[in-house]
Amino acid sequence: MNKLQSLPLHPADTEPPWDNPRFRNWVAVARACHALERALAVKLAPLDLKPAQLDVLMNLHRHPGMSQHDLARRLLVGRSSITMLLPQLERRGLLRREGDEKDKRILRLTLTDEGEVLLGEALKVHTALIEVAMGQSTPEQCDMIGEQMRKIAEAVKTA
Amino acid sequence: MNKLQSLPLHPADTEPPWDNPRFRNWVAVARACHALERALAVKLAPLDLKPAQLDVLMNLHRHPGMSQHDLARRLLVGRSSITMLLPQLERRGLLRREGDEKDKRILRLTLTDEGEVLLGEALKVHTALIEVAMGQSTPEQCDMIGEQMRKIAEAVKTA
DNA sequence: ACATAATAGTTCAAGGATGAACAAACTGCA
DNA sequence: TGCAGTTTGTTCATCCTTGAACTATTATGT
Repeated sequence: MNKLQSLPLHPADTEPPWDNPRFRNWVAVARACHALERALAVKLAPLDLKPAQLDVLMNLHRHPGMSQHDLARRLLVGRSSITMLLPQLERRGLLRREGDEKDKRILRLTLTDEGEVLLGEALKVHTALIEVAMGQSTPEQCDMIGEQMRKIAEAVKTA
Repeated sequence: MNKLQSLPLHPADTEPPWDNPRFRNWVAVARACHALERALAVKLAPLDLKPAQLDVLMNLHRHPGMSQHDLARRLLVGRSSITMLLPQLERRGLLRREGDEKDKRILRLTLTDEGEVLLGEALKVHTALIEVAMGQSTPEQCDMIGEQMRKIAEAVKTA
């Protein structure tokens, strides 16, 4: 076996990555994500909600009183994206923006009751899709996937 | 143990999904994907390439002679996205569009030599990032993740 | 052959995402 | 206090993405 010839120290530098298991498997992750995101957009359309807006509602439900800056960091988007995103939801009466008492720069965000209701409807759709997806795996596999993905998010953030 | 009380037939219908392992773990998948995509965009900028364009080059390398319609289906985007995406790459001399002999509607796509070279550079960047990400897992975990994700992409496509 | 349907690709207008530049507000230190 | 530096949020110009409507070409059914 002349494996050593074809396995230099850093194969990725010169060899095509198609046979690299890590590469192939990550591509599968990306494709699955993309597919589910598209499907979610379709199923969310009747509620007049987009995936990005649902992310906002979800985060505000779990962390009421967040600032826009904190929200942007959690969603991995720029601050200006939040600025463009929120007025639509505020006009629909789904959330409130209230100035912080101590720091007048900060706007504290909270869901209204209507926001909570709509979030509940949207979560039914989202959860149903996720059940279809993660239902393909055993509970053990599912937990392992989540665990690895949390590590990946950390590792990539600093890379 | 009163598990049965808290596990109705369809918990997702009424209960908040935050404690649902499938939900939590999928959210982790989505976050990891988003994080890696953002990081890839940054690292690809010096090559004047965006992730979507890299996807095009990758698919044309592996499936030369594809039609635009086939490419759109593989990338999970609309046909018009392809129409808007290709002229930039064609002007940069990275790919060719040649009409099919038998079916004059179809444009067959192939990478030029320059396209192959740029793809090679971009793949180094992409592979390095993926190594950081999937290097968090053992080879067995990595393969399992890929396997599950391929199932998910199939399941969601038909859902 | 002819009409009808289906398919490949393009155009276009609308909306989303992004980062640089900016104003307002806070912090800290002299 | 006063003044530089930081942080928060907004504005704006730009680019990307998308679906509907359109043209050209091919397939189908009679």
